[in-house]
Amino acid sequence: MIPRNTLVALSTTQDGFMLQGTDHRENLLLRALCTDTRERIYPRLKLTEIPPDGVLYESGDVMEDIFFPTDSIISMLYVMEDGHSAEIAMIGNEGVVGIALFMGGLSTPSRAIVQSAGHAYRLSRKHLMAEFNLHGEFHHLLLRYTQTLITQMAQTSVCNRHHSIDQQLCRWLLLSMDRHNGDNIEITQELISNLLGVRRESVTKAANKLQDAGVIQYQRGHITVTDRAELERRCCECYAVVRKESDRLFQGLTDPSCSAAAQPC
Amino acid sequence: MIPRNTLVALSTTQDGFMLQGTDHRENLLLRALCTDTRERIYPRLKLTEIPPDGVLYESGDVMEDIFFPTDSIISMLYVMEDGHSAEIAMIGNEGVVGIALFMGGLSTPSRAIVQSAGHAYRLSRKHLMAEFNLHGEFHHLLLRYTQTLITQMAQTSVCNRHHSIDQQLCRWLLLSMDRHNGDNIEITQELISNLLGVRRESVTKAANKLQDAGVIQYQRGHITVTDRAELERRCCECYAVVRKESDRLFQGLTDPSCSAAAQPC
DNA sequence: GCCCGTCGGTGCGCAAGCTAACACAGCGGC
DNA sequence: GCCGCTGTGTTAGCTTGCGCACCGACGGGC
Repeated sequence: MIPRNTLVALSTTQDGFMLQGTDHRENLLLRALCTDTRERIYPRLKLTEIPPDGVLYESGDVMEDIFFPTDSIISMLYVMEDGHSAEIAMIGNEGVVGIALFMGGLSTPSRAIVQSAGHAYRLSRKHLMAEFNLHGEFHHLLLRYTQTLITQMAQTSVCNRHHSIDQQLCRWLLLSMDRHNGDNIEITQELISNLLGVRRESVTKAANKLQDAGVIQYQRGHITVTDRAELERRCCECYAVVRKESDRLFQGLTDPSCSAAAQPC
Repeated sequence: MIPRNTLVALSTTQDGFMLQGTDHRENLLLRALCTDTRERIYPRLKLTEIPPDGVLYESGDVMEDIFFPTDSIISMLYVMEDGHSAEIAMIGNEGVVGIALFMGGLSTPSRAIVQSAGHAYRLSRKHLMAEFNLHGEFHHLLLRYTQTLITQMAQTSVCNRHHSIDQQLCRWLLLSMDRHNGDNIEITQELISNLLGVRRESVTKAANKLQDAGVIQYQRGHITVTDRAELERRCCECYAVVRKESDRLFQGLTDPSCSAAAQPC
């Protein structure tokens, strides 16, 4: 059950400055841009701190900025009238939060919450649309990512329908690990239960099985994956489908130096 | 359980000809276009018969055409390795089948099957992209619709997680009715069960309840909704969320004569 | 060093939905 | 008018996951 929440004031730590080199400070979509696009966009990005338990967008909000996570992870969450909730999609440094902006709707019925604190590059609607409407590689890249996101959402739906909580937890951990560096995840079982849309006790039970099997270790909000291979083995096919689509996106981007572009640059 | 299926050869009945006036032969997205766009696109549309039990795209297929249903209804379906399945989205004359084409992925992991036979306008990838890349109202319209579709998918996911089969059947019937003319739906409980991803017997049970309550009547593949208001009352909130997003799209389109366009025409 | 809030563990009863097996009824074809 | 196929109805037993209630245990703040 999700309580009423507070919109967190996000603090912008640095303007127009892109940390380079350190992997956990990079967003893969931004990295895929080629030089001239990059030179236009980077000065407009604001590196923003994403605090724990924050909310980027509330359901129905007209969005003013789009976020490119670096070392943070955002969950799109739908909260029902009775307080029950379910995660729609998970977005880390492979993606972007706020697709409704360039898709033209400006808002969505879901909420964007912080699953894992960190940082994100923020781009205002104005600057986003200016670049998007050039219909170059940025445009192409965002649409292509959106399709990847659609696949993730569809697969989550299927998983909700057919798979056990044990399997879903494995899928969730794998998705989350892909978006983290290292094998450590800082999250409570309570939050996981809200994201999976199940009881907290069910998560406890599933997590216990994994711990007993030596797949993970956890302690008061810290999870360490110790046997990723086994995690994949216990998982349903849903993770692989999503992963494959995501890989397909980024493979397409790295082929020559700049094949992301609909039009070469 | 979904059997291996056959790709149906779709017969094109008429080329470059758009039936006008008769509502059930119209696609709402196409209708929303303004004159000059219309004049470019209409000659390239091929009115195609959509046969019962057909398959428009198989999972992973590279799509060659995009479909604008008129009086047909298409279901996007994910079929798991073990044969179980779940509907991802339902598309009628309010939408378009094959968004992966303009989103840049060219294929999806899901299958597009015929839920209700009828007709659709077909547009080849080449012609689609030619118009899409003009970045005018067609471009805007397709992206805006895609967001509506995303909402539907997200809500299906939530519904899968939290709502009873009784409620889901109501949601499904309402979505289907919105895409039909009149209150008659031609579909077997078997197919509904594949779409909802539940047992056929569960659909029988839920349908019986509705029939006993005087909400629907059905007989060997024919369903008639006799009390839509009651159907809405029994439904979960999911239908309303999806409907609202869809209405929001079309309200935005009908405001002046041509506000669909990102750039006026 | 205590307190209290947060986080995790456990047990019980219950309902929904699944597997499996089978019965029957409408309807078209011959 | 019979046959067989397709579509629907019914039953029995089982599993998963839910609601609820409560306990325990860690850990930071004072």
